[in-house]
This record gives sequence, structure tokens and C-alpha cells, in this order.
Amino acid sequence: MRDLAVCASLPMPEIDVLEQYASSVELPANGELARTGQPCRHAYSVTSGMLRLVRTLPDARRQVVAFALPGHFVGLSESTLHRHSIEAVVPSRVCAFELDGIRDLRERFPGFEHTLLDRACRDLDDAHDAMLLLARLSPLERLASFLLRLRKQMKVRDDDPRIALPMGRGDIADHLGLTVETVSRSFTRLREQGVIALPDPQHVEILDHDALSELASALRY
Amino acid sequence: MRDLAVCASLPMPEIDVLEQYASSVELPANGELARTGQPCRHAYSVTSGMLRLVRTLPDARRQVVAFALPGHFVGLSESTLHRHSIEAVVPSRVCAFELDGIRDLRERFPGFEHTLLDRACRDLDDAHDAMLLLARLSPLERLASFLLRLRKQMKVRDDDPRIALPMGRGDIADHLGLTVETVSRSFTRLREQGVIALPDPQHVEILDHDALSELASALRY
DNA sequence: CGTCGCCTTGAGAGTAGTCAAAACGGGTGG
DNA sequence: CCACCCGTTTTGACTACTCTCAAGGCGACG
Repeated sequence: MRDLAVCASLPMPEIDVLEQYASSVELPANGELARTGQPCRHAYSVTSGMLRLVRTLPDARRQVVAFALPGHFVGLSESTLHRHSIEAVVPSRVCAFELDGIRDLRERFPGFEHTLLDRACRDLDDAHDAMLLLARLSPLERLASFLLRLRKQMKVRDDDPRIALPMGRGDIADHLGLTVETVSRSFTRLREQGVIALPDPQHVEILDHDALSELASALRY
Repeated sequence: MRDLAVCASLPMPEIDVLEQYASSVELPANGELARTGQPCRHAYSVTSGMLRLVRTLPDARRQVVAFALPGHFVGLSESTLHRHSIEAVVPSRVCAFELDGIRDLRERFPGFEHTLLDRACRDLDDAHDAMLLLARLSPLERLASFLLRLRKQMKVRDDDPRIALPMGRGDIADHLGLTVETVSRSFTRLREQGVIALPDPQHVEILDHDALSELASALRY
């Protein structure tokens, strides 16, 4: 509990308070943590695994608004209803906080609010990056940007060229505003150009980091 | 000063404190308030007019991340460098706050932080809406969504069918991830279908609100 | 060994982009 | 008052790219 990133700003006694409102949740792959339209009851901190935030249109068009890795905090919103579903990409563990508790702590402990605001600002910057990506980048550039961002978020050693892709091609497509086919073709093209290797569909190995960065020029991570 | 939306949560004495850090800035049309890459020194509250937040790629591809109307608060970021330019769409007046002052007040007055967090959450929700729009909507749907959102933000009377478009077609295109030509053609198509009227390029009149809402189905404002 | 789901590859169609030119409007100077 | 110029918007013809539809490969699991 005290290892959670959101708690970094809290002194011990406050962590105990927060703990009263917290519960650990185990999710299988594709398990649903929240559904669009439901009232917001909890906010979540990812402990292990990976979540996806998904907005779906009536006609099944889908947008994966973000992937949440361990350390990420999700679920705060101005709205009282969930604006997107929250689902597990792979078996995951999250820490669920009752919003009442969050509110309570926000009021009683300014440093906590401060931490949340910082994170919100970062998420906002990320969302703006994503907007540029979706609006103006080619499929190849989108994929390159995505790979580099994922690599950075995974916090792998700088000299490790391997990236694990826990999510399927469909999730990547719906995150990058493309179709599965185009994502697949883009992977293939990067491989053919010698920029990456694909030992298997869930693993990428960066062969030419400069070329990849060049493609992702728009969004430097 | 005390009319500014960000001050709503502040009691009188605090407003006086904030005022010490504040200065009013007048901007001509297309005037620059901040430039990408510059260190962040101020945050801004829009008093009158309209701002645009712009990210530009080296090869001149542009993305208007957001338009800011009176009441909007812009400039908070995790980063110490501006991630986008801030420019006036039309002659505008803004209230500039030194970030030091903001930081100061954030620490000393929790309610202020709370207000900022709420606004950040709303901005984040908006950005997520924009992502879905950019990733999955057709040009016509994008334009319909844009018009309805703008109308809502302008806070016009519900029965007033007129919408003013202070920004040019280029800005709209770069906001919706399209080209000027496609934006123009989309306007024309909406007009031909009797959904809107275009008394002049800067003014839209909604003739068939239901049809427009239907097109914007994805994003209800 | 066969089935199922996911990923990849292929061929064709449709949509938005590109390039080019014409309309429109506002402002300036004759 | 009119002529001209410039920037913006609109329209048109064509191209190219991504999506769609369809089939084939591959691995996991029973």
C-alpha cells in the first residue's frame, strides 16, 4: 500500500486513513473495472498488469483513450458518470479507492491534492500528444511514436531494445485510430525496413533506434 | 479580477494575494502569448476574445489542441517548457498569473488547488472526447460535434440558433484533423442538406438541430 | 490432429488529400 | 466612387492512401 505512487506525498498517518477506503481488486484478462455510463464510485491505482480506458460508440467504433500501467492513477473525472470503460488488458491487480475517501483526503491534506493535480496535468499533456498523433501522423509515425512511448512507460533499461506488447493488435489499432490491418501492415513495414524485429507478435525489438525516433519525430519521449 | 472564474473558490483576502501576481494582457488577433519550447512563466485566464493552443511539427503540420474562451484557464503543465504555442484568435484580453504566485497560493489555499484540479479533470475529459473525434469520426461528424461544442461553450441562449465562428477555416481544419478544403466541403454539405445556413463564412445558423445532434451522436454536448 | 482466435497478407473500393483555379470580401489608393 | 490587390473561402479534377472485404498463416488448446 505505501508503495503506491499516489501515496508518495502522504505521511504515514494519512496513508492509514486512505487505506481504510482502499481495497485490492484482482482482474482477469479483459475483466471490467468500470463501464461507460455507470456512476463513478472509485478511483484506481494500478499495481500490476495493464488497464485500458475505452470509449465505444453505439455503432461499435472504439477508441482506447489510454493504457494504464503500474503506478498510473485513473478514475478522476469532473463527471459523476464514467466516460469510458476501464478494462484489464492482461490479468491485473489494482487498488480501488472510494471516491468519498479521496474527497476526504483531498480536503484534509493539501499535498495529496497537489499530487493529483500534477498527475492530471501530465495526463492532459499526454492526451494532447495523442491528439496530434491522431490528427496528423501517418500510420507508420503513429506506430513508431506508440512503441517509443510504451518503452518509456515500461521503464526498461535504456540499453534494452525489447518491448513487450501485452495488448492485441485490435487494442493498438483502436488506440492509434487505425484498423487492425493497417497496424499489422505497419509492423511489417518497420520490420522490412530493418527498424524493428518481431520475434513474435507480442514482442518488438528495436534494431534502429535512430530511424524509429526519426519516424516519431513529432512526439519525442 | 474578482470576476475571474478561477477566483470563485478564493475568499477575498486570497484574491488580493493573487492579484499581486497578476497582470492584464491585451493581445491583437494572432498575437502570441507563449511559444512552444519556451519556459513556462505564467498561467492565463481568458477575459475576453478567444485563444488557441497550437502544436506544430517541424514540417508545419499543425494541431489546434484547444480553443480557450472567456473563463478558461490555461497554462498549467507538468512540464517546465511550453508544449504548445498560445495565440489569440481574435483581439483578446487575458489575465496573466506568475506561476510562482500560483504555486504559492496552491500551497497556502487548498480550495484553490481543488478548483484547479476540477478544471484539469474537465480539460482531460474534453481531450479524451477530442481523441475519439479525431480517431473515429467522419469529417461531417467532426464538424457537427465541433459546432455543437462551440455553441455550448459560447453559452448562448438555448433558442438562439446562431453560432459565431471567430476562427478561420484553417484553424478549424487543424483542430479537427482535416484540410481546409475538406472543412469547407463539409460546411457546404451541411448547408445543402438543410442542416445549417451560412449567412457568411463566420456565422452558422442551425436549421435542423436534431439532424446535427444525430451527426454528432458520438459526442453529446 | 482439428478447431479457434489472432495476426498477416492480398485485392479492390471509397474517401479525404493534393493541386489548381475561381469566387468572394475587405481594404487601399487612384 | 471605382479599380485593384490580397487573403480567405469555395469549388473542381485527380491522386493516393487507408479501409473494407476476403482469404491464408500461425500458434494455443482441447
